[in-house]
Amino acid sequence: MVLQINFKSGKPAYLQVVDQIKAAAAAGALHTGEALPSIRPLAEELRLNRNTVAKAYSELESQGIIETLPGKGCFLKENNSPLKKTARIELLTQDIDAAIVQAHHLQVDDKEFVELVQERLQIFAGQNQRNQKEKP
Amino acid sequence: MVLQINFKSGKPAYLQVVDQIKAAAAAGALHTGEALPSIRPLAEELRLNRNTVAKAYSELESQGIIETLPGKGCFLKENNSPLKKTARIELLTQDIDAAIVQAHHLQVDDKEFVELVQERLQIFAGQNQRNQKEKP
DNA sequence: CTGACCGTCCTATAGTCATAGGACAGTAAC
DNA sequence: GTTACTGTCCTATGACTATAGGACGGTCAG
Repeated sequence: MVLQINFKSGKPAYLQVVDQIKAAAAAGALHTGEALPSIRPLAEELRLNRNTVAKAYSELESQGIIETLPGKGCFLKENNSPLKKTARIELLTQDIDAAIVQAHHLQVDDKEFVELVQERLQIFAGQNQRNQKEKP
Repeated sequence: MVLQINFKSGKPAYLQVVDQIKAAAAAGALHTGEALPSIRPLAEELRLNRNTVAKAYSELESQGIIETLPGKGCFLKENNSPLKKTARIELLTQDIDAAIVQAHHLQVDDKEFVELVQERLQIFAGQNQRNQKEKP
């Protein structure tokens, strides 16, 4: 897994780490039970303070994405959210609505929008397939 | 248009105003050229400082969504982003990808995801239709 | 002109956020 | 035991954010 921090973007470094790890997990580049890079080496590689990386990891843990065993390391958890189905759908709906509103202001019509969604889903699926082959 | 601020959510008030106005515009509750509530009355109604509302409006203006004529008021601009098509698609792709990653972690599969997208699009379209009738 | 409205600028302050280093506790191999 | 790694807690600091009120210039009706 290769992470990269963009210091010029206004976005906080720890959130960039969170997003990239979430995306890597969703794309199958990380597998359940697999160990994540440990905090200090990763911090050094990314030129961040260890606390910045630690904050990212603790955010991921509070989202139920990773599990951290003090003294041992951090590991990708099995993908199962503790929330009820309705709550999960509600959360997801917020994201989808945000994208729909954005599409409207960017003058992307519904048809084009759905096509773009399907295109992106396929790209993710393709990444997943490739990643599964690499580490079965 | 009815705005509502949730003071308990960590989200800054001015961003809540921005999002709600963007959503209202996308849902057709606001029409091109229509005047937005003026800053002071709106601030009083929402129990915000006028600068907080002004900040929201200036953010909307920088996003090209409204136009502000000093001394006259703020008006909803015609919906046309100054960005090139490729840049707009790129922006939108970021939002869509975020939703897709979110869906993965919330264990919503592709089929269900697309269905939810289409459901939300229909809801927006329905709102638009109703709003068009009210003010043709 | 006056008065009442519009948005804007300047400045100030409290709070939060992102980042940072020092010290500490758990784990495992030796 | 020691050593070397893991994550964690505490505290500090600089920057930025959100919010606030005072004063100002433009617009328009009378």
